[in-house]
Amino acid sequence: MVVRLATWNVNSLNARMERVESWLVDVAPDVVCLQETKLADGAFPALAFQALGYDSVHHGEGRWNGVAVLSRLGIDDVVCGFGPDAPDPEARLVWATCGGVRVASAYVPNGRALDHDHYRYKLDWMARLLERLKASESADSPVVVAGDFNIAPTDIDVWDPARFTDATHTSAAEREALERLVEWGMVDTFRQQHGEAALYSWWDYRAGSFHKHQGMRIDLVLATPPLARQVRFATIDRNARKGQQPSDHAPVIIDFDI
DNA sequence: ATGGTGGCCCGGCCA
Repeated sequence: MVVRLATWNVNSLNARMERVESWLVDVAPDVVCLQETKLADGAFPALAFQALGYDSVHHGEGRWNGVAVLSRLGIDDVVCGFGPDAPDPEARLVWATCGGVRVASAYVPNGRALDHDHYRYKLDWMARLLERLKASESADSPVVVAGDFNIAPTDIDVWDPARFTDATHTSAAEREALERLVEWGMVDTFRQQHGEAALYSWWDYRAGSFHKHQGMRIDLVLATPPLARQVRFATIDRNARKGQQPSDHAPVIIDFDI
């Protein structure tokens, strides 16, 4: 059975709902991780997703952040954030088991600037994600952490690395934090399928960046080896970045033969 | 060029 999993930072689900609904029909994913819904839980359109065949769980706070998992393979064992004993002041992580796969939708803090408190929060947040994986998951089991990592794993993932030296998204400490997830067992499934290709998932709204191919690959689907071995197809859906009122991120789509 | 665009929601923050 092929399981199609996607992650998409929608930059406000209210602003994007029409596009998300038509995208769900076109792409027919089985599991979707959403980030930046910018909704309170009570405003999350669970019934509209149910009408399209998706169970869902949302972890939001209102104006900022907000993450969700949609699934037509069931949703079990929901955990918000790093768990009840380790609260996060912001709604950036939600876990659910979907058809036997442990799935997390993650919205890693942006960092803002290397000398900003938010950058320290970002590094701490990545360390907490690793601790949660170590404490609660096994790399021998099917686990996916998918979302907007706000980290470009290598210079290949940046349109102009020279412009992003000593910057957030590319700094050594951020990349090392990501590398620690890889050392634990996580595989960057898109990169596994695409070698050295310069393909991006986010483009700034400004300056025509999308049309000039000036972007970064910061939206990742990390999977443990039992799943990563089963990847059959991986793409970034650039069509979803085109046209009227797009998000500044495109969905990343991975097909697993499970 | 220290901007630019777009989301929150209406002044300023955030990405």
